[in-house]
Amino acid sequence: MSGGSYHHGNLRRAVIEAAVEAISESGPATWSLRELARRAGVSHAAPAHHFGDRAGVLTAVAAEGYALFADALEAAGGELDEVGLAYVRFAVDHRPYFEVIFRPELYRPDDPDVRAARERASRVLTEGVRGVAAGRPEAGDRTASIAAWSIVHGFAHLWLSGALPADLGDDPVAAARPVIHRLFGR
Amino acid sequence: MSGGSYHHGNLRRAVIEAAVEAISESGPATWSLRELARRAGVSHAAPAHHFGDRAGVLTAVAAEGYALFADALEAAGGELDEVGLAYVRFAVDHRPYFEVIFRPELYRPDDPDVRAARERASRVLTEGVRGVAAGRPEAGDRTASIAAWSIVHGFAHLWLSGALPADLGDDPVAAARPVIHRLFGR
DNA sequence: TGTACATCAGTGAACGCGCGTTCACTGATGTAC
DNA sequence: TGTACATCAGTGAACGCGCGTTCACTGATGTAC
Repeated sequence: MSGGSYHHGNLRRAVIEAAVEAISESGPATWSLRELARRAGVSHAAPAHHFGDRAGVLTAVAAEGYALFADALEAAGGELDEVGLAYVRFAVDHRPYFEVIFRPELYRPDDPDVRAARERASRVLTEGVRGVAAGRPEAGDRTASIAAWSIVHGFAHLWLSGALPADLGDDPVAAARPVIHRLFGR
Repeated sequence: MSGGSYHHGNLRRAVIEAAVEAISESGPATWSLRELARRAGVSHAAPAHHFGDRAGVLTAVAAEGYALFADALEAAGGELDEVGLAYVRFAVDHRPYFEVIFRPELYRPDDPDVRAARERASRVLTEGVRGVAAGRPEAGDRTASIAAWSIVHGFAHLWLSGALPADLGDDPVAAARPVIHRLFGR
């Protein structure tokens, strides 16, 4: 996140925002650096100057996305249900970021900013589960953690892909609540 | 699936196989029709002749993928655990098909072949859940069905994206078993 | 405070390349007689 | 059975276009004195 203000506006920001916009319209794989330049209103060579290539742009998007994701999960308060619902809400409300994050072949997952934010996000998930699993000593933390992560991730991904039945309504967070409860009791 | 044998080999098949190969190497979005032609050893205009555009190729891949998916789920025998494990196994063993299937924006989801195979696959899932939910009348079929689908889908997707901890081992089906059991009791 | 100079973010013309598309063609297959 | 013709899957040259990359440049900012 080493952005800054440059001699002709904040070009780095403008390109990232153009990328998020393009991703939300047609996914993380269908645009070119030149198209981002056009969207951001800068010269076509500028994105390459800052980011090198598409993977460079997507690495910046992933780092920002993971940070926003970790913020959203932390803000949910630690209660497992709420963390799970925040997970679903983030996927739906910040779809372009969510889509990029889970396609590490598109960016550089070893980037330090990406790495730090990813670890922060997964810490929240693991700790949320620990609280619930404490009341059910028979099941390991590990299994409970992966089950919880799987169910919210699967729900979010199925929702985004349009695979779930239409009569679930149009509020994914409300629809996710009983599904999550089904996993850990009430 | 209206394929056939043409006057110079089975070009339609060859292009689909080239597409699956390309997708398994670098995802469903990074190749061109000309690249498929090169892989299949046919003239560069041939894929367009048969499929029109990339979405046409991906529609054929999705139709074939859904059919294979439905076959795999049906072959699991109807027992929920086994259907769930077959779901995970399919995702891992037929990754290119699985990846395409759940990105309907890449193909034409209204295609009759796609539609038929998709409905067949989701019928197996729903019926698998009905058997288990019968013993737990307090929870609706609907919620149980979506919970089961979510947990196996989430596990499979997280596994494929490399997000799960490395020390789960290298057998996704074995790793999925306790996670699925966690949802519906032993 | 004012002048000179170095730095470097951002520009824009030019390049070679792979793309999808068009279109006249080729040649194997199937049918008519 | 043999000849003539229609069909159409597949070819390959040619096209215009958008792409990433290169490179000499411009001009604002920051520092030296």
